[in-house]
Amino acid sequence: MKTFALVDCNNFYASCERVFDPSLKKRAIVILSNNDGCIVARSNEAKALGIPMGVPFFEQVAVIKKYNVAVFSSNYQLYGDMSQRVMDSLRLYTPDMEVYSIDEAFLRLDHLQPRNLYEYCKTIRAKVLQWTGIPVSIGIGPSKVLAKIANNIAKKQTGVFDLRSQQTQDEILKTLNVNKIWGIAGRWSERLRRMGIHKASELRDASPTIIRKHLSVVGERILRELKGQSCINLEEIQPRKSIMSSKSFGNLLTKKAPIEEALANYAARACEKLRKQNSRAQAVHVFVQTNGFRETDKQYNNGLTCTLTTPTSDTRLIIGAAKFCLSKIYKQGYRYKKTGIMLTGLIPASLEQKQLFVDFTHCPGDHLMDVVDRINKNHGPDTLFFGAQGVTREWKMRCGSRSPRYTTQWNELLTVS
DNA sequence: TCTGGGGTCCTAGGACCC
DNA sequence: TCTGGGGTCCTAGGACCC
Repeated sequence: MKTFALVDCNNFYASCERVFDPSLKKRAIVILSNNDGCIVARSNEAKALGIPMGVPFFEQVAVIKKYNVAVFSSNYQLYGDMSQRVMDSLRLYTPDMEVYSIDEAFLRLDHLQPRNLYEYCKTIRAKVLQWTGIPVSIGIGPSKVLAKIANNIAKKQTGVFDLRSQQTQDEILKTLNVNKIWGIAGRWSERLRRMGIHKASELRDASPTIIRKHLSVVGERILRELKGQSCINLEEIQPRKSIMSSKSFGNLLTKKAPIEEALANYAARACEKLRKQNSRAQAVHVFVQTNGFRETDKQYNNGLTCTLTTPTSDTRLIIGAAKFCLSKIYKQGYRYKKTGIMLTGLIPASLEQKQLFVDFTHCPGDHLMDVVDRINKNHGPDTLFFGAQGVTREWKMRCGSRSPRYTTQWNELLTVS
């Protein structure tokens, strides 16, 4: 039998903030999305106050003020670096690991004696806390879906929960609603409800053929995983198939120039990610959007894909292509909320197909980009940037209450007095 | 006034091939 | 009157995840 453990950081972003500011220990904390728009993470205390996930920040201002909730803009440099530390710690305990998201990892622990497993996970938990300051919960199961369910129970109990025995599975799945299962959300649970399936155990015991007919092969896999038949394996780290960068503006924009400037910044960011995974893009997709929430505003959403003559990861070429796309879709007379770029048709740099009639021998692009990346890595983002990215950047998103980037910026290190 | 930003996979249908 | 049987590739849309 396979053994999966899902390690999930508790209230990850809130926990990151607490590592560097112990005065937040017992306090309710919320973390906001980009542009300080929505609430995307909450400490347990904030959850207990009834502050929901994913709702607009402004709707919660009253309760936040009333209970003196600590509010943070998102600080992805900090969270990304802390995530790296947690993952590095976990990797010491098993060679078979899949980093599933910024705050979760699946481990394969088949090599351990089954009866030692629980204690082993307790140790992992204690060590991650000691080394990084981040509390985690660990769920154990014979499949990923069951490990996920075990993890949810671990969170509410003592931090580690073992869901390998048939008897425990029977008990737990009988009371678990289908919409709590990993991979089943609103639409599908509604569809299942109409089929008379409400509980996880009912889905597990349903006919695979019928489930496949209604929820495709994806649904059938979940059913089998609930039975303990593992069919979703650990995945190797794959290069991304598409890379996106987009953000809302701090204020609505009407003129083309600032939109173009913002777009150049997102393009530069996307290219950085592209080079980091050593890929080239064959196509560039650019889109613009007005604010759909403002019902009285004239709405306009459009996008355009253009194919590149040669696959590239050269920021200068991608910015050029992005500007071209924007020039085709930008229309005067609208108040724009957001623009973005998506790089698609990604291929490994080693497979790049050059053009027959273009001489590439004196093309300094790769070396130049390499220098830019290294300088920005060592001296901080935007130490070197492209003219098209602008200097004042008045379109920049709101980010009023970001904590210091304690672990990645020399001038923002924690001060101890 | 204020409403996030990334990703993945699957299926159906159309266009095309021989 | 009567009009085949396989394929592939691409795209859009829908579902899900964090």
